[in-house]
Amino acid sequence: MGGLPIGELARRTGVHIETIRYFEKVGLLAEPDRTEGGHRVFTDQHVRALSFIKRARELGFTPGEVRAILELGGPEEACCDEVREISVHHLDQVRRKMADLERLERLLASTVERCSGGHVPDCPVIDMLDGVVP
Amino acid sequence: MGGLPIGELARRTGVHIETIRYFEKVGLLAEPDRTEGGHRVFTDQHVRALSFIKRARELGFTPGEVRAILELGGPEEACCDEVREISVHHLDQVRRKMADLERLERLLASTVERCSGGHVPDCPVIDMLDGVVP
DNA sequence: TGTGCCACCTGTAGTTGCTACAGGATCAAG
DNA sequence: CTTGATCCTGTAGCAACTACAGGTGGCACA
Repeated sequence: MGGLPIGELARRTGVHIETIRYFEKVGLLAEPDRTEGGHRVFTDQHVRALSFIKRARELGFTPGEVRAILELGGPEEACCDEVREISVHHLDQVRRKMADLERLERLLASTVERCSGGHVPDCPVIDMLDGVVP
Repeated sequence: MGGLPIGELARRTGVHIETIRYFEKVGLLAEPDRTEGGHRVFTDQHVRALSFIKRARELGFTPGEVRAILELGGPEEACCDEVREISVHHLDQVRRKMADLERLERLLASTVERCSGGHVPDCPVIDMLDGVVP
């Protein structure tokens, strides 16, 4: 109800105090009011916004993307259209990364499987890393 | 045949000059001989080692993992056993990351699909980011 | 032998996204 | 009014490079 100090915000959202201040500094989180003595006083809005930021980051959205969404007015009033576009773009990159990893996985898996595990001079894993194989 | 200057090594391996020096500094690449004037003189061994490092990095091995392999004696004489272990561990992490991305992909895809793209107040994408949905 | 110029040298600072102090002020409880 | 937890700013550190700045070295060509 009343304002929260930064430690409480940190506890509620699971975001480090320093990270909160960092988010504020780089413009991801709105500057809160201060007490006479200069301590930050956060509101429930901040809790919500910070949770949003955290979640978006966990989902792999870059800080830039998060900022873009927040600049549309934040979760409260963002234009669905543009948020959608950002998400689609993000999804695209996720799929690309998945494809990369899949290729890598196949290579690694098949190579490791071929490896006898002994002290032989020609190890398939080494060969792979060495570029002899693929 | 004779030694290569750093620029030539960079050209052959596709690794930036600064990065080569960085690799040397952090102990990934062996220190080369120098000319009277202090210029680095690289050998074919270096070309091979650097290519190896580059490739391993491209395959997602961390610098630490690369160093671990190189400390086993490099591609020349590494013990297959331990290299295999590192690779298996790496493969494990790749699979974990893939699983993460897959979950994310499903969530993003289904959410974006549900999104009408208009200016509606309750956008599924926003909801997802907001944590309302999952 | 000179001279021009590119390549090379070291060292420092920037990048991104935080995290971790140091040294000091403030708040709230007793 | 004192104590101790919390908060403040500012700076420095991390990884893993990248990018200068300012100063030499090497070597072809005249």
